[in-house]
Amino acid sequence: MAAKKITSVEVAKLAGVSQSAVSRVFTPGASVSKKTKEKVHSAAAELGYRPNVLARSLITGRSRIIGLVVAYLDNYFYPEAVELLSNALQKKGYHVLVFMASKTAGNIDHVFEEMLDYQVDGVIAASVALSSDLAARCNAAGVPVVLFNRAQDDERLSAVTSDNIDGGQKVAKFLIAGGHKRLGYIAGWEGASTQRDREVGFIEEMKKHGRSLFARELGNFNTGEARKAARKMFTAKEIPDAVFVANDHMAFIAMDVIRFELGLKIPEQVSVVGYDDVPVASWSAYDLTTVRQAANQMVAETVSFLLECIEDQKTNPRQIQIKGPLIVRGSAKISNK
Amino acid sequence: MAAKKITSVEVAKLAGVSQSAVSRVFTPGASVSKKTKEKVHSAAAELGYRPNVLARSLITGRSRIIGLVVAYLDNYFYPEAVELLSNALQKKGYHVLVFMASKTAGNIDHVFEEMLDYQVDGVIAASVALSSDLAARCNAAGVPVVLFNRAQDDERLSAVTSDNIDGGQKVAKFLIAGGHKRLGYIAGWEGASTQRDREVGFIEEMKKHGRSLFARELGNFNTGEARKAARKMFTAKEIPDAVFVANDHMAFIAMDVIRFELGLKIPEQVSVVGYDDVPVASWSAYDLTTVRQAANQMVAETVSFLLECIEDQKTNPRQIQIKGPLIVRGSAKISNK
DNA sequence: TATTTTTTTGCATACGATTGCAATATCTTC
DNA sequence: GAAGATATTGCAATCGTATGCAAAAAAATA
Repeated sequence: MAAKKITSVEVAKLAGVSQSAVSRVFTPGASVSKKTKEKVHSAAAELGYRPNVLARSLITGRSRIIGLVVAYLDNYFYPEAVELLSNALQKKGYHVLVFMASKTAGNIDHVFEEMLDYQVDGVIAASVALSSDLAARCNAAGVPVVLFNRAQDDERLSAVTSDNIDGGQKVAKFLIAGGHKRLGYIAGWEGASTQRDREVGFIEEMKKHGRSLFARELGNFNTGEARKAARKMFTAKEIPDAVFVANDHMAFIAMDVIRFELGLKIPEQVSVVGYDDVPVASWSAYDLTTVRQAANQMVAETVSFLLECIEDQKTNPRQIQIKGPLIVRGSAKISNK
Repeated sequence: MAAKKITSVEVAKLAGVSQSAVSRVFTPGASVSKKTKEKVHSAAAELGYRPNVLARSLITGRSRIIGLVVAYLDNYFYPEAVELLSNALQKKGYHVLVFMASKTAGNIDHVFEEMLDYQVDGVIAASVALSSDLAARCNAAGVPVVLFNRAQDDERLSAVTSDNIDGGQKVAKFLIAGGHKRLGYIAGWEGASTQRDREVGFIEEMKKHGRSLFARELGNFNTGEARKAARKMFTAKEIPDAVFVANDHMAFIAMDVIRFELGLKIPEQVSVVGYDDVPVASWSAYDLTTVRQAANQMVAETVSFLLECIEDQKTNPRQIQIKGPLIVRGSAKISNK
């Protein structure tokens, strides 16, 4: 039962060639004659041999493993992203080693240590903040890091995000055009660039139209707090006639509170707009107007940039922003007629 | 910039001991004196040394990597499971290498080859069917496999699932007690044990009460087909007054069709029951009555059993089933009053 | 203190591959 | 067919760590 491991040595013996020959057959672009290639291939097939990726990585210095740090998967934008990322990398011969950076699992530093222990070729950090010390450490180790759906002020950190300012502006423009008078905002976690930029865009655009925020609450990208925020905002003496919620996940919670707890009509009495366009947003029960984050495009950029960094260590950091359209659905009034 | 790698040799030199000593300091349970332990630790800290997991795995034969095969993440039961799995394994010093077995990414066999290339210590296959050939191959390689949320008829395959028959029975009992007369079922993909067992339990229990299925459609665990199935079932001459849908994801779709396309009232005209109890089920807009799959418990069992197999290769395969409660919410009538 | 027992330590090898180098084989070309 | 150019091949070192073994050091016993 204790299956004998098949190594290149066994294959070499069976094929009647040297071990190096075997290695070369499995190394793209190495110099081998057609004849030995055939001998080795058939010997390998007979024994069921496949090169040991780990042993290979020890000497090449490349593990073909990408570390993916994720804080949580309950915002449904992330599962989608993880699936796309994993697929895209798989297609390029890389694989994703998952590291959860949840509250329970210790701090980020520790998670990064572990990743480096595995000799990852690169890191994708989704919704996670990096201390500059940590960034330096990765840099020193020659491991490129790309932030996904989060940017930081540090110019030396690469990041792929949607154009959150643009998105916020689009929402403001849309709500104002729809004739809404009292615009509210339910904010995400204030430490997140996504939150900040969405709000900045929203407010800036309002200002251009001579408007200012009517109400603001903090939802922290978190179910419980979002619920409280919505309750507070919509049980006040005067309530907004439209609310922009910093992501879809919180927007769904807000809609539940508005409709089912408070009995208000959406969009007749309150328009709701979210951000992300996760699949649930298109489901009829919510039918949420929202800014689309083009996950596939964000992933494509992330992967191609990260691989570029891995190939060429001298690649300069880059901040990539991807514009997304406002997807208009039933949760928001279009005209004030 | 091309950061020099710190190896145990450097640390040994600085600490004034042999390389083996360094190794032993980082090997739990090895024989080292307090004194050298201290010297090595401080030298390691000074240089920022951490053992190379890959090099270690080459010699120990254990990579501390668990391969996770997932077909899709759009059923929100899986992201939850992935998060829990990853956290649980992380706590045990293992990490999850993700392999998507999507339609696009080639066939399962290929995915398994890749996993074995990475010398994974074990495999968790979520919602994926294994050919017996493949199972044999893993077995031969000494890599234990646990199916997650899928069982197969092969006794030699270990699997952790919820008790789907029991769940199906609970639903039937509940709907019948609620006074429903015409019970419909929207099935999942027929190749899946989850689908089959849920239906078996449902029908068996109905039979006990002298009932039989009023309508059945095939949703295939898939958004588009589920939508068609619901349309067909609820535009017939006579429609069911209750429908059990094989998972929550399809149940949401069905509810959307029933309420928003067809204008029927839930639960007054139609009761809907799902299976999984994903987070969205508790959201007011759906408020779905459903059978809970205790993801955390399923994960705990999966992890502890898999690790047991890894520690002791002689562990016998086991099929673990976990009962879950019916969570009663507003999508189904309780009494017929 | 001498002797035995137990702990620590370093040496050297192994894990399974890649790769530079020199040697050999094959192919051109005249 | 000989000489030169080119393509293949095997040898041996290497990647970073673990570990069996024998030697050295420390602890325990008499």
